[in-house]
Amino acid sequence: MSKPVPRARSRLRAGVTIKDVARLAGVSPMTVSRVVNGSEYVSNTTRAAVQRAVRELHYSPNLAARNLASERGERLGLLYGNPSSAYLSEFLVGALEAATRHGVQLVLEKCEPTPVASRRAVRRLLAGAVVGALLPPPLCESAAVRAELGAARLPVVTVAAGRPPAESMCVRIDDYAAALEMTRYLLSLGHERLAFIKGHPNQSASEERWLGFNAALEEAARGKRGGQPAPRMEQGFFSFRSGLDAARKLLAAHPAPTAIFASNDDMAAAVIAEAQRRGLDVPRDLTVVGFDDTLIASTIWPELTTIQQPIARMAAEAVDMLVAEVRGRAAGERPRPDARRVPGVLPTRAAGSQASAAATDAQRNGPLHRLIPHVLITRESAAAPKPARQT
Amino acid sequence: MSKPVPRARSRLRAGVTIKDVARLAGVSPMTVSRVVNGSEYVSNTTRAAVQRAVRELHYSPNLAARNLASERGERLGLLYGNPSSAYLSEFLVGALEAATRHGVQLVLEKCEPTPVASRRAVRRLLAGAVVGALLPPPLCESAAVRAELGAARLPVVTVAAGRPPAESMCVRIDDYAAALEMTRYLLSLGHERLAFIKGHPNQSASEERWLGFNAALEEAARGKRGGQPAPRMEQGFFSFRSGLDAARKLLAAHPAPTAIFASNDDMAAAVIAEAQRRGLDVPRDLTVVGFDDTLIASTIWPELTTIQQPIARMAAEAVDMLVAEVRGRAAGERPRPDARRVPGVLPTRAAGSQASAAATDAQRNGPLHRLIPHVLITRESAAAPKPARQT
DNA sequence: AGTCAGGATGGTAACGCTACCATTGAAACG
DNA sequence: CGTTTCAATGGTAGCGTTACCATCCTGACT
Repeated sequence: MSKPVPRARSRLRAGVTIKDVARLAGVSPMTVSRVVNGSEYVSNTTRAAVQRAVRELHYSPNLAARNLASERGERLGLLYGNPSSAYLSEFLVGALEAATRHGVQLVLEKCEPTPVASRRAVRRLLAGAVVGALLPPPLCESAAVRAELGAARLPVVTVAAGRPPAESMCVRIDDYAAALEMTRYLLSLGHERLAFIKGHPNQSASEERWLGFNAALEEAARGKRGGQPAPRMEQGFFSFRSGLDAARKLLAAHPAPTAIFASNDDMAAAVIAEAQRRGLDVPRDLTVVGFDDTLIASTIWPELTTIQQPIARMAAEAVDMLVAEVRGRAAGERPRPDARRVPGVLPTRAAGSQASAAATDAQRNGPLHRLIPHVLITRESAAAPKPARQT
Repeated sequence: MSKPVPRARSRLRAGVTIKDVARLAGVSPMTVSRVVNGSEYVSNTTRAAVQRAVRELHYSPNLAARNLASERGERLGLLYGNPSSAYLSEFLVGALEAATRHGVQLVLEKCEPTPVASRRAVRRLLAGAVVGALLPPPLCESAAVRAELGAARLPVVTVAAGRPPAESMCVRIDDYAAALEMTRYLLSLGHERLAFIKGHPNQSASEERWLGFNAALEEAARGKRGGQPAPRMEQGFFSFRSGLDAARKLLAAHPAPTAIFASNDDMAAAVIAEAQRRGLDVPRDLTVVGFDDTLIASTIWPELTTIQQPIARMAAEAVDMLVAEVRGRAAGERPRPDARRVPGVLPTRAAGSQASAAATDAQRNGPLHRLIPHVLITRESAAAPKPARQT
């Protein structure tokens, strides 16, 4: 029980710290911290001196120390199911960018959409001390996963669900509007026999796309007073194989459709493969359009016109929302203020680069047309700094 | 210059800390730390008590604090170029798993293989305080990128280069051996007119695969004393489009080949597409095999036999190596001891699951055969704890 | 019995940074 | 000219953990 004798310490010092910078710049560490973190209460001369010292010493702040002191560095979980790998990679790129920007860690967890698997996955996430979760498709539709996350009281951001649950945070494009526009485009090309391949029935985005497609047809029928024949439709499951089956049925019909709208690119690719096997020339004999979660498909099958989702951006946006929510909760904001939807528009690309990209593609691949659908962001209303009673 | 008066502090406390656990378990925080970190110097009874307390309080260690105290939490850079997205997503999954395991952050940086772009990318990484870099294909072949990283003295792990530079750390499969085995397999099916589509000439793996292909043919020719005709070869560039061009030329020949070995899956997919357009049935009329950086291709074109790289595992292994190197350097080991290659074998899947997976595939898709190539791990020899003069 | 090895545990001091005041000086105000 | 205001800066105390000893035992070995 006697006290140990204090000894001289000798932990090795490695990098340059904020103190070194402070000494060189002739200011206190606090001031350096303020400069580095962009506080406004620093005079211009001081700021310049500090910045010079930072450059000279190649100082860069220690992430761990910063996180510890400022109580950041949370972990976010990303539950992924079995999406197309192109989707996942883009998603990861965007999510990681945002995570790095916020100084947050990303923990991946694979999860099948069964109750048992989702319970295990959520448990693993909790064991990994994550404080929030991202839910890209197809998991965002899984009731089991959502229930499990809800029970753990983890805040969740849903990405790319066709019809996100009410009172939830989510980032998505407007599947309905996008399909509507795409179909209008097909009609504008003069097609009269359109066919549609539906997506997986468990994903609400499938239905939205189907509704958008139909809406465009009805619109056209109203204009032309009733000439348009009813469209053919086949059920698909977002897989190449299911697209192949659907394409076989559709192309065997008499008369065959002149344009096929597949609910995603994998199935669109299958349609092209089947068409070519039957000796049809795409796009001369048959126009095929897809709905894209990916970029790769448009590279591989050059003739494919497809709706593009800015997946990386959506993922980054989702991380931003989740971080804001988590930190808001930590700061004592009301756990779940009356959530409401705030639809917004995210500019996906500058119009210029968009145009030039399209031009390049068109020149390489013939007729190509890209639709840039709106992105809807649903987020909780920002809570007031102090929960005033009124409002 | 007078001293500020010390005041009572009141930072809010959020989570449960190691002290809470220590109090509940009736031990010191140090002992809890030892239990949590798996130290051996803890009695079983104490360990059990601590573990019970951990569970009871749902304690999980604060990453930032741990990193700060143990001087971990480094950032690793991942420079990615323009690989197939399927490749990237698998790579990211593996790399993130390992990064999480080591408590390390992963920073992504996109980089074109030009000198200007690579300089900028490396500079951004350095600004982000990364202490090491991962180099997946195709960037691992870029002299500009390597030079830039070398100049910054960043340790680098190369992944999946066909012929990694000497004295470097790298994780790769044996492209030569894999191509050799695959070609042997084609020959064993009785094929006599084989064709090959080369990969991008800038990637050394392309040449390795081509050499392996040829080696198998020579082997067969020796056995049969000279009957085998010279194989047809077309240059490709790993893209679907280049595979299409190559396939057109190969299939127009008389007599046409009965088997085509494409250097990657994208090109193999193109071969299948072209074959179908010509009315050939795959695999009845033509056997197509690929060499795979991806998993998706084998899902999409069911008939495709392909060599599978365990990309996620390779990425995780690369992160492990990089972390070991970085920490070794920090611990004062000699910066670059005589690096040497240590070829090793990484079991890709349990033999059982492999067999059953193959069986399932075969049953679904007809003839299918997967080759599991060896994975070579090149790593620096572990330096002695203290740099003794001799050896 | 005395000594010694080493297993088991605890105390203390960082790790590098930022939150939270305190303090200063100068401008703005009455 | 005294007072107030507020921009600018600094001091101190942690944030939660682990490294580095020191210390206490227990049992083995002289």
